[in-house]
Amino acid sequence: MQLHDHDHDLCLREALDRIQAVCHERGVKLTEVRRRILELIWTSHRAYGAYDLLDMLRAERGRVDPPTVYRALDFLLDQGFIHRVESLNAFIGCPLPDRSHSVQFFICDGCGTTLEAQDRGITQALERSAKAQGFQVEQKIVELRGRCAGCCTD
Amino acid sequence: MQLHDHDHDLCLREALDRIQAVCHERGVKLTEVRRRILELIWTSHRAYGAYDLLDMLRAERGRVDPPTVYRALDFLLDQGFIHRVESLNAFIGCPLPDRSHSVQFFICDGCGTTLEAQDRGITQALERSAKAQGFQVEQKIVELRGRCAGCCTD
DNA sequence: GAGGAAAATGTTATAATATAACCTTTGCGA
DNA sequence: TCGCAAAGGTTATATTATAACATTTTCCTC
Ligand SMILES: [Zn+2]
Ligand SMILES: [Zn+2]
Ligand SMILES: [Zn+2]
Ligand SMILES: [Zn+2]
Repeated sequence: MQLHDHDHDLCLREALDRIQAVCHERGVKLTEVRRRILELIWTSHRAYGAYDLLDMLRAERGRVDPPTVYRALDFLLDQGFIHRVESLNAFIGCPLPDRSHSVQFFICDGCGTTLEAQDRGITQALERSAKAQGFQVEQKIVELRGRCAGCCTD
Repeated sequence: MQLHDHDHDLCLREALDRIQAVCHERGVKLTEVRRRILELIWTSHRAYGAYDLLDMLRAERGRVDPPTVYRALDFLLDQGFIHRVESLNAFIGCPLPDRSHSVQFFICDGCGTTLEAQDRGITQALERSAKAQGFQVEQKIVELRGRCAGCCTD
């Protein structure tokens, strides 16, 4: 995926449509707040902090308190529609909202772009290592910080 | 390394001796506060939050404020004597205090034990993936959450 | 050994991130 | 339409981290 030059409006619309469909399948509700926060998260391919989202929401609807945002984030995380980026304390939309897959984030400290990858080689290496020591993995956090291709050449 | 049954006093003493030596080589100072916080971090093979350490320090010396702890942590991180565990907002001693190596953490959500590994296979898989997309890696964060061998059989 | 710069530490205040607890409203099936 | 469960509103507070400035200590130079 080429994030530095793509039709992001389409990108966003496709993501929302997929998620809308998944919600219907699962019988869960993408309420107004949840949907709006999801859209805000999809503003770009950067990760947004809860308070960034809170500010954006306040800009459109006046008073909003933290629990409103955190509750929506909890829902979106539970459903696998977004991921939490641990090293940024921030949240990002998931392009493949099938629940709980093993992903890796490539986080550009230049432009903030955070790319989600699903590299089978990495996943296998992690699983091999865990197995070797009898560790039962529940969650794999892989976040590579650095500079994306676009920012290296700048 | 077998963390569930080892001579931890020895473990701690060896770590401190190594670090003492490295400080001398580098011409940096392991001052009283820094040394004590390092010892407190090495209390076990769990990761401790800054405020955990603050409380421990207060228990021994009365009033201590957050910057005291954070400054010592910054020094210890800079020197590579400890690592920050992103998904826990916590800190853990590094058994191999050579500056900046690629490590992985296996974090047991049962007992809290956090094992530092240096698996060449994982590191290579990460580097291969980054190279494939022209991403220049500065920092590799790998934290596997789950249950350690000891806690699986419990 | 006195002067002075740099490093370290002390102190105060506040920023940034996240959750607990309780109450009200909404949606929806019995 | 009653009543429950889910969602959202509101208030308060917990947790993690840093900014800014004052003081002390270290240690080099003369
Ligand atoms: Zn896009
Ligand atoms: Zn970039
Ligand atoms: Zn030990
Ligand atoms: Zn365990």
